Amino acid sequence: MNTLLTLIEAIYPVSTALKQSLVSLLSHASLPKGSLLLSPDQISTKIYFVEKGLVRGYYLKDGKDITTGFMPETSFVISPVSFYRQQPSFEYLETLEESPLWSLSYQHLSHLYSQYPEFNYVGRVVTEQYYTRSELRAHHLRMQTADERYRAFLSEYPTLANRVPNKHIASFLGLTPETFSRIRAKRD
Amino acid sequence: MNTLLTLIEAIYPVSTALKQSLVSLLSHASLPKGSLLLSPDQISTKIYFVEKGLVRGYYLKDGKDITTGFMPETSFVISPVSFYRQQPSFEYLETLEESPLWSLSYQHLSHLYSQYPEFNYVGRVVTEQYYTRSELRAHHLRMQTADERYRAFLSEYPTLANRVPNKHIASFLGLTPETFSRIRAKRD
DNA sequence: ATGAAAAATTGATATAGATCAATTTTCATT
DNA sequence: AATGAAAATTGATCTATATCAATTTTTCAT
Repeated sequence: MNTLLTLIEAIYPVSTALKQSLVSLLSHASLPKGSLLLSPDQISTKIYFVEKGLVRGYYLKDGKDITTGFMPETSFVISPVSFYRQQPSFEYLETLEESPLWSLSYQHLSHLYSQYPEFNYVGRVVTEQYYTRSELRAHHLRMQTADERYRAFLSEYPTLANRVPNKHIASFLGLTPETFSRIRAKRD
Repeated sequence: MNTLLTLIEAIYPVSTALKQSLVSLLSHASLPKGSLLLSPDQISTKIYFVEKGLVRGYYLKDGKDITTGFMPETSFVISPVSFYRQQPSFEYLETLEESPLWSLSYQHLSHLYSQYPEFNYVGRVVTEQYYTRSELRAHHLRMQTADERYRAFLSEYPTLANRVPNKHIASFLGLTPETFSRIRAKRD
């Protein structure tokens, strides 16, 4: 909770009333490894903040599991298309580790945005940050070779390589496990 | 100008003071076809609103021109990574048609966000919309075949196929002009 | 500690789309 | 309208990565 409030205050010094309101609307739960936060065809109704642990987004394509992203501690977690448009999701969100999470419903978040205009300052900045990362990643997927993407992954997420099965990293980088294995064999 | 204000008011009924301030800070210019709004290594300092016309984003990779996006009339235009992080751009922004544009500097926009907290409501919602589109597009690039992406492009941008050289559509869909030509030959 | 299941590796082959090269078509400018 | 340049098409290869299959290694629950 404190990390979350600190993160918010670092963006904009919000009022005490807003903080109290936010705290009263937040729920906390520690989910065991392998819990599903969202499944395809469901409408995403909650935004999460990962206090500790790790969440993965993925979808199934012809039965194959393709990772769309990793959200480690101190990240926000949503499935953007489903959450922002309130439409059925195409992806899963699951915990890869036991994860203490804070959650806030779409309705409560909307309420805070309407009630406290300054909260939109925070929401805008956070959205800009996640949007920017998403764009950068899309650019790298197009611009870089498989090997460069792997190096970039290692430097962006230094701790993840040991926490996550290689097959998830492979699909995140747009590769099959076989190709990923061969790339790593060339350099380690 | 009116389309822009209408678009804003449809998201949030902003104060007259904010509207006046915004109008006084906006610049208008009609740029001829082929004008560059941004080039690599420049820091993007302006957000644009396309009143009429068409803007294209692209970057060069090994001398090849890869289209990152099309921004037709009533779109906002930025290069997200460069604008939000105020760091050198990796891409170009150019007009593909004679385009009357409204522009607002990064400083002026920041000022409006600080001065008028409710303006962040608008900024947040617009950012969410563009983020969502970007995510959806990245998903389609991974999930769909070349042919499906082409069909999706045609239905998302019904007018663009006739306004834009095929080679730009090809690179936007992640294809070479040759492959794009062959895909089209199979169905037209 | 042990065995079963999952993950990773390694090798052989297949393939979508890229690349290279040569025309043909379209377009813009005088 | 003419003409030179850019764009699009078409054909012949090439290649990075996928796919398929078999084996080894790791992980995890009992």
